[in-house]
Amino acid sequence: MTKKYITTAIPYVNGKPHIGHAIDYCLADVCARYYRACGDSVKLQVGTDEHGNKIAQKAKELNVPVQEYVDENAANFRSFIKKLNVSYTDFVRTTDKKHEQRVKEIWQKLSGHIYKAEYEGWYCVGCERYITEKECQENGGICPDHQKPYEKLKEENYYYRVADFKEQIRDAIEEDEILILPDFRKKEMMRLLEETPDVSISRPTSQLTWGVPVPGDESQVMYVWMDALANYITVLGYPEKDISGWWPATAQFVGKDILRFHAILWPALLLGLGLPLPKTIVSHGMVLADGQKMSKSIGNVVEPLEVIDKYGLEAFRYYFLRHVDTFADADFTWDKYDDAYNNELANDLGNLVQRLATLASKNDIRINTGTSIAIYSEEYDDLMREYKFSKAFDLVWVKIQGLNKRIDEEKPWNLAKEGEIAKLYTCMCGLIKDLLQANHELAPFLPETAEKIQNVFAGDKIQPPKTPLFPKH
RNA sequence: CGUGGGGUAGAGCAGCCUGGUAGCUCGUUUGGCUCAUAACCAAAAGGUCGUUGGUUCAAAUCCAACCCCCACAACCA
Repeated sequence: MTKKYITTAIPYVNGKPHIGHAIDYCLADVCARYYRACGDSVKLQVGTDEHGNKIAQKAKELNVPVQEYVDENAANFRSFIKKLNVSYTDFVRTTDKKHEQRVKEIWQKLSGHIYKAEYEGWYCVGCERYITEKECQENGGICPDHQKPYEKLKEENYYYRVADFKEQIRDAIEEDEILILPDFRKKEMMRLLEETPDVSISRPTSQLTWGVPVPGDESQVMYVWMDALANYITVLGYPEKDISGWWPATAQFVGKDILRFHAILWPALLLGLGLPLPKTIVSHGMVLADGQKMSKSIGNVVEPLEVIDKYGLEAFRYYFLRHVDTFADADFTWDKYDDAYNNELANDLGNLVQRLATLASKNDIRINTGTSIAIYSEEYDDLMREYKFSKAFDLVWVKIQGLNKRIDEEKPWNLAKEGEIAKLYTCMCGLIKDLLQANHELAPFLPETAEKIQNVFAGDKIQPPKTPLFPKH
């Protein structure tokens, strides 16, 4: 039995869960379920990122204490994750006292690579943030949101000297010691590594207070990445516990927009701590709404809960795990979602279960379920281990569609009419066993459906489900 | 000259690395079947593979230039 540690990106809880979070969770969950089915012991981390100005501001607007605000949002995310049927084992919050304590210790361990420096740049009082030189020029030195001129401000920050580890990280990525998927993202990271500016990891308390204080300097608070990235190991109990049983992570799932922090800064932090590097970082794409990026200003945001409500969770997982390519961006439209549900879940799979179960029931066919052990096809295993989940899912579907074709070719109803009992039995058992085989491969993606199918055919007497698996709408 | 991805039938995509009669799913049309959720199976129609030029007996596939779309560019997956 091998141990596998799988992680998800922890969302910033200043808003509602969206489709992107769901993708991250679902991919990690498929991975976890797959490895568990292979007999591995799996830890799956999820969590929430709860510090920072935006959250503090939001709480202020709502006139509630910050802690109360983040408690509520963290709970919100937790119930979302549960709704997605994500088989997580650990939930970490960056406001956990233990996490905060551990991050401080981590900071101290890294002190040899941390230095203090002055930052100078254009600052907008209204936005309460620094903007780039380029943005300043484009706006003619005046903030378009606040109609105020930018001010030149200076502040002191702590920086992490990423450059100390540049060579090591480059080699690790190059040699796939950290396997970055997909390959074109690896290339992108290699390019990006050529310029590795040191990363600002703190803010003065004059600007930010809702965060973990920097040990030994009350005037500074840790900035997002140090705090957030550390969650992957603080949740395991680092530094006071020996985490070598679980760390390095088998796979870390992240959105492509935060890949750079996971592929460069995060390894730099780990190397600074003398910890091994994660084995794989899987960067998934974004979900577009009708070809456009979802955004609040365009108003085309698709609410995941709304999608789940339409046909249930299994349909949601189906669409986003199969029709959204694991690595590339993909599109969501309600029309496509309806088509996928009706043509594929209802017609292909639901109907297949219905017709096979009815045939078995009418002819009193039973099957010895002991013969249906979860053995994955080599092709499926390969795809799953390369994290090509949507491709693996396609493969499962080819099997399901193939079964519909075989039923038509073998015509078991004719065998029944002609009284060919032995042939009928062989035929039906073959079909059912192959369905259960495909069902095992389906299980990491659609766990509830797979269980239902197993129950339909595994009982003493095979009966079609009282209500179809995926009723048509 | 920021970085990366993409432009192939009405739609969504595969093929490109390792050149050799252009493939899949949905949709459309027609036929078949009846175990099944009017589901299933089969067949047909539909493409000058972004543009131009080059290499080659042969290019969607290799090379060059150009056009167009998208994402990322120190915190909104």
